[in-house]
Amino acid sequence: MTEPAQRKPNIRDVAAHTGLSVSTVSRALNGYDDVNADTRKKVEQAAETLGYRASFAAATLRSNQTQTVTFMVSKPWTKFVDPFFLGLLDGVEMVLQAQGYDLQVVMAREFETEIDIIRRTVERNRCDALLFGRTRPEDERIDYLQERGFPFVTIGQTLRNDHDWIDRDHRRIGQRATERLIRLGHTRIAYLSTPYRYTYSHHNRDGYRAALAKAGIAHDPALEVECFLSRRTGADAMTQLITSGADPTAVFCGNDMIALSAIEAMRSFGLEPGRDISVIGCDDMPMAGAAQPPLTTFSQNLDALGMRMGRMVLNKLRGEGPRLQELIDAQLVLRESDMPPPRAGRGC
Amino acid sequence: MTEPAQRKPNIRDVAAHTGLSVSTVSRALNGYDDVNADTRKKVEQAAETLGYRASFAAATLRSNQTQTVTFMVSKPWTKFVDPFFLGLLDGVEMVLQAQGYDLQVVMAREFETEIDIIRRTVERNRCDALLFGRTRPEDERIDYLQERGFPFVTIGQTLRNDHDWIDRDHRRIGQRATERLIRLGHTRIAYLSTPYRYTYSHHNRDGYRAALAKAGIAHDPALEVECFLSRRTGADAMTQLITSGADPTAVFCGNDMIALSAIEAMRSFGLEPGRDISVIGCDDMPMAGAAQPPLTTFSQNLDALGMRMGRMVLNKLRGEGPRLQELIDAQLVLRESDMPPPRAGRGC
DNA sequence: AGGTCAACCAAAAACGTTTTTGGTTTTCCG
DNA sequence: CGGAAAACCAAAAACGTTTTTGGTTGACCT
Repeated sequence: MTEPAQRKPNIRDVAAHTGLSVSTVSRALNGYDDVNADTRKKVEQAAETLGYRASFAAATLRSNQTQTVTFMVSKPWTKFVDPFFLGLLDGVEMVLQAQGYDLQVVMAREFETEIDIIRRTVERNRCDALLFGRTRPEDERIDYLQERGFPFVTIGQTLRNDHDWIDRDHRRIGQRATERLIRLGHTRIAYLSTPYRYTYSHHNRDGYRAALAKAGIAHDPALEVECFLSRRTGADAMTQLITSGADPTAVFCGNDMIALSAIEAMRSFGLEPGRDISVIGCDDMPMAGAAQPPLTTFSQNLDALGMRMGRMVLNKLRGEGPRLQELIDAQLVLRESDMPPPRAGRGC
Repeated sequence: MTEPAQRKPNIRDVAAHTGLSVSTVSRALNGYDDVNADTRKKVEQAAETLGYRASFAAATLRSNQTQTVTFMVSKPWTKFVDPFFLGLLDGVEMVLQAQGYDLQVVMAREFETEIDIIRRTVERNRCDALLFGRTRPEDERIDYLQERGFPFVTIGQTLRNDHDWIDRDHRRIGQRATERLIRLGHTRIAYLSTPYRYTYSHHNRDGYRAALAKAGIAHDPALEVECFLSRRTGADAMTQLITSGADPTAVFCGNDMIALSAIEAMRSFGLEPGRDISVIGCDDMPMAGAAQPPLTTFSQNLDALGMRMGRMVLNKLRGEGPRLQELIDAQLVLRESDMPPPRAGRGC
């Protein structure tokens, strides 16, 4: 039962099998145009019957190309299942694979290791381009990649902003949410922000403040609370808001997780979310529509967003195109968590 | 401003920089024991200052090892954000990276391409082992991998079952859910199953039937409905159950998504989930606890599960250990969606 | 018929490691 | 002091591609 080696076939085997040279086989397989159509077909046939597949390592070593782009997800995402990111991946993958690129995902478990992972990935040449989100105003990942001239596209902006990115128009989101609440008659509108270490939190806030200013409503710092990425964070912030006497009648939350968590806190104080305090979220996670009350929030066509991102990175890969920066508008989906403020002081 | 090449340093550079030979540098960096401690330190120092990092492609080509394991996720997962899978990844990654292995994730967008992706990944030698879930009773992926002798661990079993797997004890889950409903006084208990193309759906059902049999309750085929992985599927199944007159007072759902969707359908018929029809789900997704009513369901320590899976694959990687198969028990988390059946015919 | 060009292909170099082979030095023991 | 073993290291082969270089053939034009 000593098997006859069962060696994996290499390019020499298919060369021998076809009677052609190794170089011709390579060119035939890689779609070069200086190879006879019949020859090419013969080669493909042989590769098929032999079960030949080019070694990724060898091809990469020689050509210095991996035909792979890497999407790095950060710990908060992996921990709290952000549908935003998974939907995106789907779209990106669709576009990339149509052009023969592989998409692979790696995870940065700790905040501090994000840069290390990028370093390793880039320096060991494991992909041709990088994708990642959760950008910060000053982002060492971007500094590093730009210095090395390594292709990348981010989801989200930075302070320098001299790179390729795609982003939701968070300023507009913050503004629209706030404007809607104002139109409903609210004046004590709180903002439960996502962590300020991320750029988009600032954009949300800018929009929030701009809407207040435009309506002539004085800005009350006590109504702005920063949340973090724990499960309870929205509840904590809401509790602080309620017990401190900031007395909001409405709250715009940087994401649905915060909103849902805040809603729990309201209930624990005997307040009815929607009726006593209006809530608007952001992201439209699957659970948003099923929540009680169904959450008014901002939705996004994630497939489309991902596909745009995929096209951007492909563009980057085909040599230095112009800088691409896309701001994507979100869609406000109205449900039942926002309404005019309660008439009297909230007797309840 | 013609930069001086800025070539990426290779192993020869660090050899030159240290005055050692290339082979010694390699052995020093790879932790061989026949190299002087001082020499090793000198080499590491040099590598650090030069910014040297071994080329992944070259190392793989020569050693035939990637130090990478690939987790393949299938489309349903990518589409409906299954927290089960993300939690798992976290644990797996933790264990692997401690041993110097990288974890990478690839996505199979279409059901039919799963096997193609595996083929390509294996034949191009892009990883040392594979991880995937959603096993089917007859699973061509497993046939293929076993034939090639390629290391892998699955989440879920198959009919042959002669491979390494880790699995939740779905038979027990089905049985416990049903037994609980029986104890509460239900006799018309429905089972909304996950797709039967997956092995675990059968296990759930077996447990469900076993509990019925043990309690002497006749099995009514009209109470078993198969669901699929669309957003509405639980609602459709529930609708069918209600309108067909199967008349269940309780329902065990293969996962929380189905349960939540079924709950929506109950409401649309004027039935109050929990009170009129008890519901038990499975998975304990984040939204399960926030649902109305909060969903009774089965939970799992995903980190632990992932870590066990990681250890299994590491074991596999260190040569042919014994076959490892682990059945993990779930935890029933009681909330408010299950209670005794309504007294009279459901007047409502 | 001579020359040019295109089409096609072969040979060999190169990519950057790891591993094998074997050689030199040092240590240790009798 | 002789010899064996251990420790350390250098040289070179090998991994499987892609790319470069250059050569041969045949068609086509003048």
